[in-house]
Amino acid sequence: MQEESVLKKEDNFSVWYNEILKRAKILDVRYPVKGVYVWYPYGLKLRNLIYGILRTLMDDEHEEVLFPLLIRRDELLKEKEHIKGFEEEVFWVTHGGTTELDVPLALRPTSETAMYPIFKVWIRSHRDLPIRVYQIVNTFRYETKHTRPLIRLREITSFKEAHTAHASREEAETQINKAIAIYRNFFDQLAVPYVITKRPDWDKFPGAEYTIAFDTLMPDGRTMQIATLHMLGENFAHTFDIRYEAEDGSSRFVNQTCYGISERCVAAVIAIHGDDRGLVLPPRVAPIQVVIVPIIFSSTGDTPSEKVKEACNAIYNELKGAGIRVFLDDSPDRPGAKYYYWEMKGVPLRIELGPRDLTNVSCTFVRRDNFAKRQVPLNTVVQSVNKTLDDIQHCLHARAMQKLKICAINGDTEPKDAIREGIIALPLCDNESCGKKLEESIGANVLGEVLYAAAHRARRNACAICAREGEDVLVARTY
RNA sequence: GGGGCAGUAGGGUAGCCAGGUUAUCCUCGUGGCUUUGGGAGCCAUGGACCCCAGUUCGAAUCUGGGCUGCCCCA
Repeated sequence: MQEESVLKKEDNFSVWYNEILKRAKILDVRYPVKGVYVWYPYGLKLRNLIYGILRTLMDDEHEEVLFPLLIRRDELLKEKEHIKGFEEEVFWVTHGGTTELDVPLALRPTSETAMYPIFKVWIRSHRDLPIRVYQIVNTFRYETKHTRPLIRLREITSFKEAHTAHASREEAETQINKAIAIYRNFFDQLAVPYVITKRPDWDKFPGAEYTIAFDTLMPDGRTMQIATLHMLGENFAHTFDIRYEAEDGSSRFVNQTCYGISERCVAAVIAIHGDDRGLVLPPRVAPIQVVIVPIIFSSTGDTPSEKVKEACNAIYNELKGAGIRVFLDDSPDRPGAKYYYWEMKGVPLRIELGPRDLTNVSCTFVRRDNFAKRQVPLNTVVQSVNKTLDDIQHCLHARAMQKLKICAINGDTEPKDAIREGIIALPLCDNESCGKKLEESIGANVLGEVLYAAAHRARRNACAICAREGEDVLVARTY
């Protein structure tokens, strides 16, 4: 039914990652265009469950919109800082059939320049504010570096981008904080640990006043950016002339924010929880939360096979009725083959039921996270499943949190060594040249000043480069 | 950004250096019979040399280009 060998995640994470995407049928990488991939049904179900959580969180205070994929060249080029950051990465549509277009059209690398000209017409008075919208769309970037499924793509298929406009700067700041809370809630539900930092000035979003980012730690010791939030201030409002009439009749520019999450969140779930046997999915997002494997003997004298099937069907219907995503695997394969298969797929809980269980009026639970086995009476299956799934969700989160450690550098540790293990913290002043020097000397990137990092308290101390006063920043090798 | 390696059935591979009959093995698909508490067995059967040029009597194999993928380092 499947390949024989286990995969060593620790030995070579890159190879493990590619193999898992293939074997667990998340993404098909055989599409013959560089940097774009095909979602398999199972992968898409996982994606949709993850984005369902995000959608629910966003819908509280945002409204969903849908803007076009194509952006006029002149509008894309309007914001000078913005386009400088993207111009080498834009895909252009230059022809309609054989006719060259008068105005070339860009495939959106992100949607500021698609949305903001329309914001200008939508917003007239303070009563039109705030605007809080989001969309989940594909975006295109001509990546020249090594592309990677879900992580570095030429077509990002699942970019959730939110854009807000406010009457005051304070309100925009408040919105950033609300968005941080939403994202924290989101990643907590995925059991994905993270640090939050304010990116250094030289690494902020092009056109933004400042950028705040979420990073998670991948198994190879590198960090991956999984969410960003940008304070745009009035920068884009000036470029696109987005003004409103205030209560006192004056005309003022809006203050804007935008923040986004891509399918890297799916990559994080896969990379962080998976093991040598395959995916390990948090119950909250597992397309199949429980798989039932009947153990059938056709030759047993008493032929209890019908009874086994009946019992399995009964459990199946009960669980389904309770809203649990359950699958009954009554295929003709042998039980062992099914175990390996569903473990690869990351199903959090397996229920085995055979003649031996039937005589005890029970079934056997096997957890995907720790392989613990136990007998459960048939009349308590639903509540036991709910309780076990909750427990698995929490255990996965706790286990992942433990792996995200931050090494606070003091006199005893050499940054160059510590950086190989993961994230380090050390004091740095806010001088750009110091930051660049530090990055070069240890071969890593400054993530930024610490806004949140579990179990780490930011210190004030002498800058690691120039010895002027500085504050802890997080540093890591990045994706 | 720099360097290396690779592309042969759905997946993984041998063959390539040294060109030559029907392209190896495992897995897989299909039909059948017997099976089922950790990857079942037997029988029958199906399926491949990335693309474009070049060299040659003859190319999976040699040469050039393209496309795609992977690994390592910065």
